[in-house]
Formats: sequence, structure tokens, C-alpha cells
Amino acid sequence: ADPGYYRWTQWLFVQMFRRGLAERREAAVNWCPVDQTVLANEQVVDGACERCGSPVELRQLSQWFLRITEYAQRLLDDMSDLVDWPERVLTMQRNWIGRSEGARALFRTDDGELEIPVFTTRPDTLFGATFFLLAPEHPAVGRLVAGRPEEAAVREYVRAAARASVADRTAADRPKTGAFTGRGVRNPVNDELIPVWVADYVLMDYGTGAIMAVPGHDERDFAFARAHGLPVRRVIAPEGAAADAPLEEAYAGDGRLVNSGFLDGLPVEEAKPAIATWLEERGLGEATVGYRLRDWLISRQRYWGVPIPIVHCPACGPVAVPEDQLPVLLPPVDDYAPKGRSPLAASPDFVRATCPDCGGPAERETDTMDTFVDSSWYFLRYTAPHLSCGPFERDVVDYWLPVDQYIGGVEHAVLHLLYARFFTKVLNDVGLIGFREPFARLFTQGMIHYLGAKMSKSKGNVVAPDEIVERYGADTLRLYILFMGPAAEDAEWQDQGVEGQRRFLDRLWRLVAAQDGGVLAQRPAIEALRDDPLALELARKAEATVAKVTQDIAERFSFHTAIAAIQELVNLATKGQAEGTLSSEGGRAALRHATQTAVSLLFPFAPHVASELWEALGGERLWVEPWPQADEAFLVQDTVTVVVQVNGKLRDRIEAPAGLADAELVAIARERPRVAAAIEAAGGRNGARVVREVVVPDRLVNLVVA
RNA sequence: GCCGGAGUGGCGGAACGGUAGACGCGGAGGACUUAAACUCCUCGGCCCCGCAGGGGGCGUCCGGGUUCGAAUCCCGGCUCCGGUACCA
Repeated sequence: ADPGYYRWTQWLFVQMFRRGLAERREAAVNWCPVDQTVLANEQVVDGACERCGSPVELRQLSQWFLRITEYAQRLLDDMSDLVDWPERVLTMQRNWIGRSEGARALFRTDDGELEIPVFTTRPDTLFGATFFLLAPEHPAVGRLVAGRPEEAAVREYVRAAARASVADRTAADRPKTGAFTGRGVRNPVNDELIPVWVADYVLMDYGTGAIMAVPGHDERDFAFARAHGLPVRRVIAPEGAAADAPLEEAYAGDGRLVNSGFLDGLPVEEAKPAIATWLEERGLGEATVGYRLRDWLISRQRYWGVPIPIVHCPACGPVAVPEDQLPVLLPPVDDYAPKGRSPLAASPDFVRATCPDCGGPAERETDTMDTFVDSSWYFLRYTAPHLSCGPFERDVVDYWLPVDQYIGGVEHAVLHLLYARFFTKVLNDVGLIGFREPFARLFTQGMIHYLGAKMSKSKGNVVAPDEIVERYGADTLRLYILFMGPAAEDAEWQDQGVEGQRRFLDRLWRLVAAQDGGVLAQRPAIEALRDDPLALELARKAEATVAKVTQDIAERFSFHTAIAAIQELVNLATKGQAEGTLSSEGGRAALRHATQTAVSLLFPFAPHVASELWEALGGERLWVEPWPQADEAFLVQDTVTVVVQVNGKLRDRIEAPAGLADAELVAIARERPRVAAAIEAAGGRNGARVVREVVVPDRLVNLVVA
């Protein structure tokens, strides 16, 4: 609600308005009766309001839309640049955009006065159309039935459909109802006259709001035909079936065209382009693509939002507020509560305006924008948060963006993440930015479940962080949350798991406390540790842990395995300390350095405890210390454990100097009694012998007996 | 229905073609303690052989396949989770 920010949201809206990408139009829109406002399609989940869960209704209203559908294809195409996005999110967006290839075909009314287009993905079945359906909201319905005996019944059917909730309208299993208009349309392909019905399973906002019904090859049309005694005609016959074989259900499978005039004999996949070409040559239709995506309805009848910067002039229509008059500020009002029209309309001073174009009296738009509009570009404003001459500066924004790594919940998949992509493309088209995608990489973290449900305020199963912090400390909580499992996956909260992380911090604390204060130790030289195997092992472990934790954090987002690795290091140090085996000078140095390393690696996960321990070890400000670097010399093992397999089964392990030649390893392996016995057992009495030796240097020998 | 993801101990999970079960939770046994808590030690996939040290077989949802070698790759199926769905 900061005018310094929403000024530029309005400015961007004006840019879209000028390009025809923001428009006000009447449509059947989603209405939440509790929040008393309209909603975008993306904000209706299972027929209910995303915010309050109330069943959503359809209302015929004039509202502001952003024309995201103009970008449907580009939103799909540019997904190829989103290589680091989770497949799940890309799939959700793909489904939401819902591209399908098909054709448009024009049907002319019986009186020759109206042409009504349909969209179909099965133009090959055009000869099978035996009736024609209009959505209840279709603008042609009124004209078709005016003055006819069917008029009253049809109007009543349309009214009933308007009253139904969105959930009811779109339930797949409800009976196929409809009302006959008494009128007919002519099939463009054969001039056949077929009856026109109004049916509520036809949706006004997909395709053209009208369909050709092919009961022989569409399940829904078949059900409608059965319910209303309409004819069913076969136009596709599977391999080996007769052209006139009766249909007991809709056949949606493959086959060849029958009863279809010039298309007869063609396979389905050839008939589709053939009929599209035929229609196009005669001006009766063409191949086209349909999308499920709807335009983004952004007007809201709420107070808290960005005022839409438009003035309605009786003479000029909707006119954008000139850029130098922005921002249009939210007016003070007495009552913020939703009541079906915008609370802004209660302020006469706000509503009264003059037309920026003609200077005549006019009225200000009183709706505010969906909050998702603000969040569609905030990441660009971060590059110039106080800039007063524009939303951002091109060279700066091009330097910083796209965002290298975005993190969020999967619930944004077809909301924020789709809208932000759309905005970015528009701004790129306008020339304000030089890139087409806002977020190069996306990481979606999982949700926490507890007591069998997602942990959420509305479910009442939230574990209050304050209580955990009170009992175990904030670092324990951080550590546990990150340790629960892969960050990208959902995880189950376990109360006792928290205690485990507290125990770990306590153990590390005691490890540090048992050492002298003093000063930070240098990494001991590898030569100084040769005489103390445990000291050398600990020093190696410390360096290996640095390498693993660094990789887990930076490359894998795998925090739980990073923490596990630190725990392994601490466990080994604790063990050495407890056994008193690290009492040599080198041993003490190794222990000291390993402890410091563990503390330093723990810092990102448990910053308070790590900082405190760092001081106890003689350090100062851990947060300005460089991230540890692994010393490669310690990562090279001089002895290795080599696994010996016979026919792929583990039979023995040998400790061997690193870097032995394959032949030497095989020779050592074959001398081992257990290996020899296994070879003999595998060979049995038929004198089989080793026919192949597979060696992975320093790791494995597999002797194949046949 | 369509699309995506996932199935590994009692539980969360590890292992990104090479020792399955790291790390942690829970469990059992032991040490310390007057007792307990804390802490420490030991055990810990299943089955079989052995008094024991130890040894063998089976095992990553099921069935096939590729490979010297498969939790991992391929084919078929089952189950669960998520998205979407009267979208023509």
C-alpha cells in the first residue's frame, strides 16, 4: 500500500492499457459471495474461493482483464529456457495453459442470418455432427429463440444455469441437461440441418462457447444424445469393424473414416488436416489452436489494493490517467468492509474527475487491482527501490536480472510464477527490460505435515515456533527443520526429532568446552600426523566434511545431508577425545582443528551457537571468516578399502595401498581364502574358472566365474 | 481419464551403475547414580547354521530385461501423493 511503489504498478498498468493488454469487458466472472469480490480463474480452487473456501458463483459483470492469453504460446515456448525449474511446476503450467490443436468451423443458422463458429479438436468427425450446442451465456441464444414457442423454456434454462455455482456447473458426473431452441444450423461440410440446443456443459469461455456435437465419438455428446433422444452416427471405424456397426458407447479410438463423403477411408490423423484444408479453401473454417488459459481478471472490489488508474468519460470511454498525475492515491473512507462494490466508490471526491482527453466531467474507476499484480514485478524494483523517475533502470535491471535462484512454495505454480513470467514478457516487448524470463532457477520447498495434515493455521495443527525456541533454542529449531529431509519434499514433523538436534548441539558444546581456551589452531601438517592413525583419520574427515558440506549446500540444496556430515565429524572427534587417543601433540592439533572446522561449517545452520563456540575456541567474528576450503592433500587416501566380488556378490574386503595396478589387485584378491573358496564354489565340479576380471581402481574387484 | 512425482529397516531418510540402510528418532542391553535425569558404551533389515569367534542365504513395491555388477538404467504392472478435468 506504499504509494511510492504502487505508483509504478499503475504506471505499468497504463503501459499495458496503451498496448491493448489491459481492457475492460463484460463476461461471466467468478464471484465470491463472502469476500464480496470477483476472482481470477487461478484463485478458484475446486470451485471455491482460494482465500475463504466459499463456493464461487458466476456473475455477468464488466471487469478489467490483463490479456495473458495473448502470451499463451510464448509462455509455453519459453519453458525451454527454464531448465532448472522443477518438472512438476512446468507440468502444472503446461496443464493450466492447456494447448490443444484443432480447427474452427462455421455453422450457418437455418434462416441464413447468423454464422456461429465452433472449435473442435476432432475436425475429422465433422460428418458425425448430429446436433449443435450453445453455452447458456452464448450471445446468439436470445436472437435464436426470440418470439418462438420455445423461448420461455430456453430462458428459464439459461436463468437456472446462471444461478448454479461454479462447482455445480463443472462437475463432470452430473446429468446432461439441455433445452431445445426450435432452431437449426447447417453443417458446413454437407449442408445438413441439425438441431440447436442450449446445454450447460458447454462453457462460454472455452473455444467459442458453441460446439458441434458428435455423439458417436465423444462421451459427453453421447450421453446428451441418449438423454434427449438425438441420433448417433458412426464416422470412425476401428480396424476390421463394419462402417455401420452400431455404437453402444462413444468410440474415441483410432481408425478410418466412414460415412464421411470425400474423407472415407482416410485414417484419423490424415483426415484432420484434410478437412481443415477443405474448410479453409471454402472460407468455412481453418486449422487453429485452442488454449485453456483465460485472461487474468484483475479488478477487485476491495479497498486495500492499487487503484486502477482509469477515468471513465461518457464521451471518450475509459481513459488512462496521464503518467505525470500518478499515483492515483487510495482515498480515505469510513468503511473498508466489502459490500459488493468497491469501498472506494463511497468517496465522492475520489470518484469525481475530469476526462484527461476532452476535459469533460467523468468518473474515476473505483476497483483496485488484484494483489498478484503488485507481486508480478517487485523483484525488478529491488534493483532501484527509491527511484522516482521510473519503475527501474534498464541497464541496472538488465545487470541484476533474471533472478539467479528463486525459492518458493509449489502453491505459486499457476499464480505468481505464471503472472510474473507474463509481466516479464510484456516488459520485454515494451522495451523496458532485456530478458524474457524472470527466474532462471526455481527451487520449490516442500510443506510440513503434522498429525496427518499440512501444517497450517486453518487446520489448527501448527507447532508454534516460539514454544520450540523457548524450550530448545532457535538454532535447534533451525537445525531440525533443515535436517527433517530433502528440502524439496514434504516432511512430517516429529516432536522427538527436535530433541535429537539439541543433543547434537550439546555434544558439540561439550567437545569445545573440554578444550583449552587459547587461540585458533592452524591446520596441522599431514606429515605431523603420520604416527597417530586416529589423528590422521580425523584430519582427513575434517577436510572431506568441508568438501561435502560445501557441495551439498551450493550444488544440491541438500541441507539434511550437510548437517549429517557435520554430525559424523563431531561424532568422530568426540570419540577420539573420549578415548584419550588424541593426546599426542599432533592429535591435539587435529582435534582442535576438526572442532573448529565443524563449528565453522555449522554456522549457516546454527549461527548463534556456532558464533558462541567460535569465540570459545579463541576466534572472534565467525560471520566475517572465509568459508573453509578443503585441503586436497588430506583428501588423497594412502590406503583404500577394496571390495572383492565373485560374480557380483560381495566376498571380501582388502586394505591396500592406493594406486595399485589392476593386475596386482586381482592377484591379492585371488589369494584371499574366502575369495578362493567362493571361486571354487561358483565353479562347482565342472571345473569352471575365472573368465573375466573387472577392476575399478582403488574401489572394487569383480571376478567372473563361468 | 490425462499429466507429473514417489515407493528403501519400527519411523524420517542415506547411497546420483560399484560395500544397501550414512545421519537422526524410537527400541533393547549395559556403565555411572542411593535412585532417577543427563551422559557414555554395546546391539539393532529378515531367515538359517554355530557354544562362540564367525559363516551362509534372502532383501530397496511386484514381474521381466540390460549389465561383470541395478535401489539406481529399460519394458510391463500395482500402490500412494500432487496437478488438471463436461476444456469440445
